[in-house]
Amino acid sequence: MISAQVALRQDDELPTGLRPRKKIKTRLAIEDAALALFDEHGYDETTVEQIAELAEVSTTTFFRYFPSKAEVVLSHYPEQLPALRQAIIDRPGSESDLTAVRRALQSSWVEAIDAQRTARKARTIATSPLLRGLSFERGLGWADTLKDALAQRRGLRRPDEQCAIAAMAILGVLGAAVDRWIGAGCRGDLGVTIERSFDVMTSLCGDWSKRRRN
Amino acid sequence: MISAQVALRQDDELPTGLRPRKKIKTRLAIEDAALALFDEHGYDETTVEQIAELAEVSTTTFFRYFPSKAEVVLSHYPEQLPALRQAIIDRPGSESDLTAVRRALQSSWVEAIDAQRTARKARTIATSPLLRGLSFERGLGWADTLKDALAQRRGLRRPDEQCAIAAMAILGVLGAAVDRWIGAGCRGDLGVTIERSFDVMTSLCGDWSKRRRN
DNA sequence: GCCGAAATGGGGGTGACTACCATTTGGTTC
DNA sequence: GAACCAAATGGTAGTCACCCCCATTTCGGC
Repeated sequence: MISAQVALRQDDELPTGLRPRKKIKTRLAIEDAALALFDEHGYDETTVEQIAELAEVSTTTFFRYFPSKAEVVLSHYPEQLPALRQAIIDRPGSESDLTAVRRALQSSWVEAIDAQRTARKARTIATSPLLRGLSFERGLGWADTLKDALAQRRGLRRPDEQCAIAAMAILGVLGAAVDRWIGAGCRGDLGVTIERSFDVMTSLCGDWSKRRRN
Repeated sequence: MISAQVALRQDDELPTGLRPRKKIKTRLAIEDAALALFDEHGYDETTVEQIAELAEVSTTTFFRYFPSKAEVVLSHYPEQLPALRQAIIDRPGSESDLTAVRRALQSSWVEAIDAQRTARKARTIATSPLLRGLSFERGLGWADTLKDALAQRRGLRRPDEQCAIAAMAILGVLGAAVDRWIGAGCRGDLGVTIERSFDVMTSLCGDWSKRRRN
């Protein structure tokens, strides 16, 4: 089990000024330096000082760009949650929760993934319990979003128990898919893996929905 | 969303010697001191030094009992995972995964919970992203156990994709239940809340199992 | 070229956690 | 009860993540 953390591509429109461009360059320099060192020596064994040195900045500056060492691995600047949320709400009410989330994911999220960077980060995350934990904690934000989106789709004012459970279960399915993809070295199409995962869940539901006596 | 961390009762058969009894007392003193301070001042604002002082030990000793400050909140000495695992495997093959886990939980786990302590810890965990993350990470250990148990129940040598997805989904359902219980102040019977959660999931499955066109 | 704002670096400080060593204390053996 | 061993404890010093403040450089508009 790894985590559901994923890095997005940043098709940055180069800003006009010199200064903001330099900032982006610095940020990337720090991130690259850090990921390289994490890969080579491990996360815990790498100090911020080493990262800063390799990136040719001071440790002070490092912390100006990233609030913590962990954040280098966990942060993915563009926040895509709002878009996903809207995509879910926009799915027709005739679809089940499972289907709606599935389609919303396909349309608004999967295509934006930077497999390269995700793979490097995933490798690092997998080595540290702390990172695994924080990464997963970030996923909990998704649970809330999911829950709210499902509620809104159903026209509820506030999410009820069913929405909460559905959200957690779906997140589990999604997490399993991403874990699988990451476990396979981020090769192949994540979209396909997710589709498969949802398929499996759908068939499992056929089984689970039967109430049995014993 | 909080987490699925739960504290077990420790009906310790008092050991014979003076030393081991003293150790248990010390450990509890540290834990009580820590939880009290966390409640009063918050987790981040409480230093190990303060905890140690209140518990009347040195910080050195503190770290001899708990590998980290976080562990005071997260550790629950008796490891009940193996028992749960066996209980799942022992459920008759005629039951669905969902039912099997549900029954296994009821029979082997729920009754052992110390609601008092769980509530205090849960309150603390909820306030800190770090703790939430670590707590959730701990839950991932459950996912693995669950996955393996499901696989074994089906007579598989190694867990397949379906087991992994089922495990994550079920864990989600369980997590939602525990969250709900904790959210309600750990009042009432956790067993009942879990039952309800599984009921909801069962009915959701009826919906999700229909493949729809759009 | 000038000036305000942003970006950087350095120093000093706190807190979690570790390694090492010296001291005390509970349990055992005679 | 004295001697002895092992476990438990406390203290010191050190590392590292991270924060706060201040001085300096650098960029961009004028």
